[in-house]
Amino acid sequence: MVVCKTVTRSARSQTKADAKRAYLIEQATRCLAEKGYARVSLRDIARESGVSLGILHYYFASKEDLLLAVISGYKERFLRELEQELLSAPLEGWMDRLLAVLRRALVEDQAVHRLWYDFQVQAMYLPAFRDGVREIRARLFELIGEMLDRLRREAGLSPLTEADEAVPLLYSLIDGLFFQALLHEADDPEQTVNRLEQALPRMLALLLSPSSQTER
Amino acid sequence: MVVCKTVTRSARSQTKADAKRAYLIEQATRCLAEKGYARVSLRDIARESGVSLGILHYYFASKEDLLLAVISGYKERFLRELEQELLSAPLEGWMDRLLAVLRRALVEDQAVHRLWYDFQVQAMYLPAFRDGVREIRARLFELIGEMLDRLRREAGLSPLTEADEAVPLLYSLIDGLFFQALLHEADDPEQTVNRLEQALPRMLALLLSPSSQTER
DNA sequence: ACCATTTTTGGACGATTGTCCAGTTTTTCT
DNA sequence: AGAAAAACTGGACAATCGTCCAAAAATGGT
Repeated sequence: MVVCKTVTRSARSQTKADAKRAYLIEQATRCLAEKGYARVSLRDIARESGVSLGILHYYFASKEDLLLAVISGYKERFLRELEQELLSAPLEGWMDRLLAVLRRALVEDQAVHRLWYDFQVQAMYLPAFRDGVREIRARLFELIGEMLDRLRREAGLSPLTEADEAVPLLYSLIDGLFFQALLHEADDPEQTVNRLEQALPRMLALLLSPSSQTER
Repeated sequence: MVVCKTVTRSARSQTKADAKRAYLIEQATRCLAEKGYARVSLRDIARESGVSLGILHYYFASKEDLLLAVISGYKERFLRELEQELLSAPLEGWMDRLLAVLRRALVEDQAVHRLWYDFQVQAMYLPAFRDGVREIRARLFELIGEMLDRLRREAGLSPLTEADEAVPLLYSLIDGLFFQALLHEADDPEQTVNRLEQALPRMLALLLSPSSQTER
C-alpha cells in the first residue's frame, strides 16, 4: 500500500512537474529565439516566464541542461510535423505539402529556426550540444532518405539505394537555401520557396536518374 | 615644412600602428576561432596576444569594433584566394583548383571557417554584424556568377545570364556541404571533397543546360 | 639632451553572469 | 487537522564581463 500511495503521488506530481517543465522550456525557447544563445541569461528566461530565478535551477540542473531541453523540444515539434506531412501521407502532392511546411517555417517560426542554426554552430564548439544536434540532423537525413525511397519505388527504379550521395546533397541544397533565407530575405520567404519549387524537381530528376547508380 | 614633418611622423606611426592592429586582429581571430563568439573575452585575446587589456581599447573602440575587424580580415584572406584561383587564372583545370582550395580550407583553416558560420549566425541577431557578413556573401555570389559566365561563354551558350537562380542554388549546395563537413566530418574532409567532385559537374550541367533558360 | 607624442600599464568601476541555499508557502496524503 | 513532501522565494556568492582612466614608459623629432 505504501508503495502504491507514494507511486500515485509521485506520478501525479510528476505530471504536474512535467507540465511546468514543458512551460519553462517553451518560454526559454522564446527568449533564446529572440536574443540568441550568446545573449540570453537565466534571469531573462525567469522574468519572461513570470517565475523566480531559483525555479529554473529547481527544474533544470544547470543552464546547459535547460538549453539541451530546448533543443529536444525543437526536434520534437519540427520533425514530427515533417514526418507526418511527408511519410505518413499519400505521395500525391507531397511536393506542395513540403513547400507549405517550409514556407510556414520561414514565416511563422522564423525565430525558432534561426535558433536552430545558432545551436548547430554552438555544437561546433561545445561537445555537450553535439549529440543533440547530431540526432536531429540524423533524423532529417533519414526522412529525406525514406522519401527518396518512396519516389524511387513509385518511379519503378531501383528499389534500394546503397551508399550513394543523394541524401547529403539534397539536404545541403535545402538547408543552404533555408539558411540564406534567414540571413537575407527574412521578410521575403516567397523567394526561397520559389527557388525550391524550381530546383527540387530538377535535382530529384538528377538524383533519381539511373546514371547516378551506374557511376559507381 | 611643419606640415611635411608631421605628415611623415604620423605616417610612420600610422604604419606601425597598423602593423600592431593587424597583429591584434590576427590573434583575436585565433582566439575566436578556438572558443567561439559566445565564449571569448577581451582578456582572453589580450593574454593570448601578450599585451595588456587596455591595449585592445587603445587600438579598437570597443569589442564590437574588434570583431568587425576580424570579419573583414577573414574576407580579405579567403576571398582573395578564391578570386585569384578562379577568376585570375586560366579556365583549364579550374575545378581541381577549386576543390584544392576547399580541401585546404577544411583541413588547415577549419577553425576559421567554423568562426565564419558563427559570425553569420550572430549577424542574424546583431544588426552591427549584418553588413560585414552581407558584403562577404555578396562577393561570393559575384564570384560564382562570374565563374558561371566564363563557363557559359566557353560552352558557346548564352553569353549573359539575367535573373536566373543558378547562383544561389550553387552557393547553397557548396555552402551546405561545407557546413555539414564542419559539423560532422571535421576529421574527414575528403568525404566532402569527393561529394563536391561528384555533384558539381552534374549540377553545372543542369544549370548550364538551355532548359534552364527557356523556363522563364 | 629635451620635450611632445605615442604607447603601454595595471587596476578600479559598475554591471551582469550562473550557481546555490536557508527559509517560506503551497500542495498532498493520512 | 496535521504532518510530510513538493514548490517556490528572494537574495547572497564569487566570478567574470566590457569599459575606462591616471600615470608610467617608450618613442622620435629637434
